[in-house]
Amino acid sequence: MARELAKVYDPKSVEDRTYAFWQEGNFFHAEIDPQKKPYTIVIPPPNITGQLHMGHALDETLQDILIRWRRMQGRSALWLPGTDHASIATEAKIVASMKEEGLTKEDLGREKFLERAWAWKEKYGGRIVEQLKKLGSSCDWQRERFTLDEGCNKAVNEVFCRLYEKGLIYRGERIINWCPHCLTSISDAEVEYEDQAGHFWHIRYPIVGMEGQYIEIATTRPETMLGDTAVAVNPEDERYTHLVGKMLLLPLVNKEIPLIADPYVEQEFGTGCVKITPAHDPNDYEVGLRHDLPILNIMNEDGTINENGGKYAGMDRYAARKAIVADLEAQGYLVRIEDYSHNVGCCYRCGTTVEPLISKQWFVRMEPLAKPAIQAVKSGATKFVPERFDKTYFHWMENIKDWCISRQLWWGHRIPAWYCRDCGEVIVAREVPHACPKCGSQRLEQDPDTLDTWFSSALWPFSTLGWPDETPELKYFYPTNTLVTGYDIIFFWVARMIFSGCEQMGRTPFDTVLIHGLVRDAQGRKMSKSLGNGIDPLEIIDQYGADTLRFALATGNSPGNDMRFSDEKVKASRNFANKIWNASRFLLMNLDESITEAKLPETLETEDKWVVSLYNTLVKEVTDNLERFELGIAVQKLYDFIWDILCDWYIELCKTRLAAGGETARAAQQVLVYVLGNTLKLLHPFMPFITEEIWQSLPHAGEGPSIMVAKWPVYDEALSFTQEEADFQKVMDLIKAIRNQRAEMNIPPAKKAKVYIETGETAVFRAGAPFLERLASAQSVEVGEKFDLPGAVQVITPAAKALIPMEQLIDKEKELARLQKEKEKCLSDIAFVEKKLQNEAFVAKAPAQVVDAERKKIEVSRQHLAKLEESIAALG
RNA sequence: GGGAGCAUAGCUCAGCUGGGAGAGCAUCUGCCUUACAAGCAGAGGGUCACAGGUUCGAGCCCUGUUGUUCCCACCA
Repeated sequence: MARELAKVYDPKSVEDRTYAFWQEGNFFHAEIDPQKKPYTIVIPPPNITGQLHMGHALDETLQDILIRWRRMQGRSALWLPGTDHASIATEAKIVASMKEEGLTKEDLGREKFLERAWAWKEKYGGRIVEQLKKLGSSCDWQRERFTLDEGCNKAVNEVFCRLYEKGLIYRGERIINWCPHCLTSISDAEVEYEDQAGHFWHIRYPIVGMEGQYIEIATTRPETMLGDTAVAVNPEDERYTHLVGKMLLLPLVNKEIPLIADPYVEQEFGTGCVKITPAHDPNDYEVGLRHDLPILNIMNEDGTINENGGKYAGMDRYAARKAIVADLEAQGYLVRIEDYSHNVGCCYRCGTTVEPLISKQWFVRMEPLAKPAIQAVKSGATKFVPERFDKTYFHWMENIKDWCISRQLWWGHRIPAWYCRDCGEVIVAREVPHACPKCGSQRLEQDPDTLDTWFSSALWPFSTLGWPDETPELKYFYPTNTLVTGYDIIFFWVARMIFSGCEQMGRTPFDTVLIHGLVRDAQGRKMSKSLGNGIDPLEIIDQYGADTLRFALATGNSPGNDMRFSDEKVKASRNFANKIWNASRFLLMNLDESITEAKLPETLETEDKWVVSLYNTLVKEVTDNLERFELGIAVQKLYDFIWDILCDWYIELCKTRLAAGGETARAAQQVLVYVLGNTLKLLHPFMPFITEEIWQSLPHAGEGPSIMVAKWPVYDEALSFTQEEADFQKVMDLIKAIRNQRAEMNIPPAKKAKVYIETGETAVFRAGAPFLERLASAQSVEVGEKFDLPGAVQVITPAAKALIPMEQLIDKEKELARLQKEKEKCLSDIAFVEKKLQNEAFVAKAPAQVVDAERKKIEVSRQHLAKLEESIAALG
């Protein structure tokens, strides 16, 4: 039964114990229960390389709030956890760790490398999972998955084969984005554009057979001229039409290339002449196809110039650029250099400038897949919250290009394709083939590449439930309900899950996508390692507790918007936790042991009706806002109710009754148990640990073993008392009466002291008489000296030097000016409302209550005015 | 070039379907009072970016302007 709470809430002693209690109770596990409605969230799987950062903390907090709430509502609420193998990121980490030993991937070989990778995963992959638990995440750990586990691999192979069989996956030579650092192709979505200051080099290409005549081109990447196979002008451009068809001499290379006409060239831009390098620019590639130009690759995979680059072969692309510019200048081909700022594509993983390259890769044909995925959102089967993100989604989906899915990496799902060494046949199969179906050869070789890590993430909502097998889980929990994620991965992940779900399952994978923003620092900057402004959520948990962190993240959070995270916010949250703790302590200190359940007394006093009514409204507000995914508003309502209504007013009112004893005291206790207990339930999804800890100490007979599985309160019409029954004004008068009593107790005024600090700032210590007497008698304060104050200890900082009394601080004139100003405001208010009431249209058309309210306001203002005038007279 | 967000108190932000603006922090005043000084009681502080429009009434709806942030596309 009820036990006393510790004097101070100590999250450290509570959290781990409580989490263990929940796990032992198996409360996180979602059963397949036909009697219950399922509610499913799949976690955005964090990378195994990752450490929990604020972005995760926000994401997980929002999901846990939703899942805990739905669970309490009686749904079979599954939050399915897991991690992502993160092919590029993980492979890069392992390569880096090998580098320290002087090893390369090739030294080790594929098999040994993968052994290492798995060992690494075993060692570090669980780290982030443990960190998730620290947050209080109520994931169903029995169903934890990994994107590279056996089941997911089966799903990946199945999808690959199905898409291939439908002609939606093909292999071909295309221009793709190549990262010379990661040494792999990457998809369009993985390229980030960045404005960089660069140059525009104007170069002359001599016209063959026209001595002394040139075509002037301009380029930002002069080294690519080694791969030029034409120069293009616009067919309408009268400056050049007569020259189209002539041959030009490519400087340095001394090769003849044609001058062609193509509408892609814009006359107004640059010189109106474009060098065409089909192997190293996507647009040039298109031009090359139209004009049947040769494709000359001049670059190696590591970004150095290859053998086609003549004397520049072997040089890094930037070294070659320098050398080429120098040579052009020396030979008189360089006309001028312009400063030019342009967008450069960079690898989203390592930031290296990507090179467009011609390469043979696997692609997913997107257009047929995009159509149903667009329809899924158009029809409302999947809704974005907030809605505006569907525009972003449509725009991307409607302009989507084929998805390059092969990666030249080892860590990942290996492409289930084999090549026959004898006849060249391509075999795509679910199982390892033994012989070539065409020629019977057994000399088969599997494609060395792996799949884009997002290929497996795209299947996450159903691969984790057992697909392609028809498991009971899949039947019961799919489609999932809510996906919670940041707007930064709508393209990478959300869009791909939607089209994968539509294609493979015939149903969109979730009905709602709740989008949240980024967590920024107090100045609004992105948290990043390089800036060093990241706040570690684990440190916050360690210092203040997970509830504080969760509350800070939920408060003020609105869907789709970025939020700032600051120390002040954390402190405000911590104070709130403390407030709840102390209110509960107060109740327990005054609680009759015979009260064992949270039940309202038979008869309610006016103030009881008042607080119960407001509590009842709170139930509705919190529930409604959760349903609308306005978690920030829901939590704000809870904060306001607990602090302002329950603590500041209702508990204050109870003090008199509790002192009086008897029936009225007992009734107050029952109301407090009922309202506090149920409010804790409403708060539980947001602050799970402290609510559990307190709830366990409160009477809660018949409500189950944990607040986690207690019933979510519902709005009760019977608790909605009328204005008269729960007279607000009367309650306020009661509070005032209590305060007036205190004023008559004649407490002596406290003294004030001002402490000067060396920096020139001043700090005023405000406290009751005992502390200040102590200070006043001291000539100076010892550095580090501690002053014991009831309930707290204050330390004089090293900077504090001397004290002066502050009696003379009250400024009569200042006060008078303030009163005058207030009086003026009051007068203008009265004038304003009077004018309004003279407006016939207003009186006639506005609702009667509004007009009445205006009349009352005038009365109140007049009373206030009278008081002000009194005060002014007294001072002056 | 296309799209979206934001602009409200000194700071950070709420403000749901239009009824004369709220919170936290900061500032000022008083205070150890049956939980909580990590607190209590109060106070000051806002032409709700600007200009029009709709309406009896606009922070909210419409049009335009300015500033700012982000996303997408990309002209070599």
